[in-house]
Amino acid sequence: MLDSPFFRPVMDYYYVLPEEEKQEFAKLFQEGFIRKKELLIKQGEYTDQLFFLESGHLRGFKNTENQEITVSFVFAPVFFTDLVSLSQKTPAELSFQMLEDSKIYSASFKDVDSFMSSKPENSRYYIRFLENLNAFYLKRVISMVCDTPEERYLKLMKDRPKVIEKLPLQYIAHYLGVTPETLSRIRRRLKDC
Amino acid sequence: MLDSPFFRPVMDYYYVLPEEEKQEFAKLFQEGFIRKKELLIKQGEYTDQLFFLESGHLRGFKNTENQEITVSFVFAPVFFTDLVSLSQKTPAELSFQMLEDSKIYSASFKDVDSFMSSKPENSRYYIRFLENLNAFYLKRVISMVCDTPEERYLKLMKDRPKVIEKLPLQYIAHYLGVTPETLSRIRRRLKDC
DNA sequence: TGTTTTTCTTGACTTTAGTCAAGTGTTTCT
DNA sequence: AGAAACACTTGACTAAAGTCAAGAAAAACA
Repeated sequence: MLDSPFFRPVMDYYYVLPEEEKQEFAKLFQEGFIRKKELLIKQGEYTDQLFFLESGHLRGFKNTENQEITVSFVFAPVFFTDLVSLSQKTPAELSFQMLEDSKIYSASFKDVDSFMSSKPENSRYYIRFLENLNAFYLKRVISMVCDTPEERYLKLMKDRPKVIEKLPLQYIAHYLGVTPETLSRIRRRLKDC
Repeated sequence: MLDSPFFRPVMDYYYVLPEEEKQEFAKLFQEGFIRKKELLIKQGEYTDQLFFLESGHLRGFKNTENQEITVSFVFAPVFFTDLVSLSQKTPAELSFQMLEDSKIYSASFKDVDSFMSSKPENSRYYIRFLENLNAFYLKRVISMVCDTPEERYLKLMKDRPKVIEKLPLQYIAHYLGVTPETLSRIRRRLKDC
């Protein structure tokens, strides 16, 4: 993983570890590839891997009786796993599907956890990462409670323009908590103004 | 804080630290009291404290043009702060208001952070705490996207019965993303069946 | 305890979003 | 290039939730 042009920039995003630690961390990962439409994590199963998505993106969705509802998006380059099922030792609540052929590194989460616990600096890294994630989710909860669908759409455009550019409308609609038809009409209204 | 009958049970909930560490941690806190309706954290300001709420409960709400929208509830005994504003160094997005006269301990978050970084075991404690919080928020996001208001209400009754028992309907309604009138009707429908 | 204030319920009505279905446009794949 | 699959848009209609207002109920307070 040390060869990946994205490893260092992503790694340094939350907190800068000494070079030696970065290398030790990188050694936990194995290179791999995954094809579009494949599931990286399956709803109902258990995860024990941490992934580093180098290219491509994926969606997390929930299977209900009659349809798949997209709840989250993950864009490379980024570290990724189902933290909920890992930390709570419960089956995954969502499936995660690749939306492009992608290069992906994976590591045993157990090894990652040991690494993160082994030194205060490493822990600090993981703590920053978790705090960030937390902030992200809480903001989303607040937006779901306080904003209208149109306001949520505008915020998404502002905060994560890639989502709007690259992903199909139906996925974005569910992510925002509305039907595809409603999002189509929101877009129309915005264009007309 | 070592005298508090709740300190140890809450502390041990996520991960059991050695007695010595627990005591060291407890020493960071100072006892205090706060009255019903007072704000512990104010929207737009910065926080630098970690609280241990020994009794009572509070609500987090957002001020919009014409009303206050309740977004979260916190029940004693529990550790509490505005992690988002602390970790992102941004002004608080929500105000947190006491709903009862309460006993509350507070510590400088800087001290807490040093403590948590000082030993792998301490970090592990904080990490478990954050992972838990994450799971909680993610589940709420999924519920906001996938469930109907009635389903969200039933889940809340199951997962956090105290919220239903102790808090006014208007707060619960906003928490679930509906108006008080709508929640009142949901309750009626459920009673009639 | 009685008064005041706040919260909850209900009805009538409006607005918003969901559903269904048909038709158009776009990708994808061979 | 052409066929098939998929994704998006639009209209007509239905269902759900929001708004407003009035009155009942409950809680707070003096």
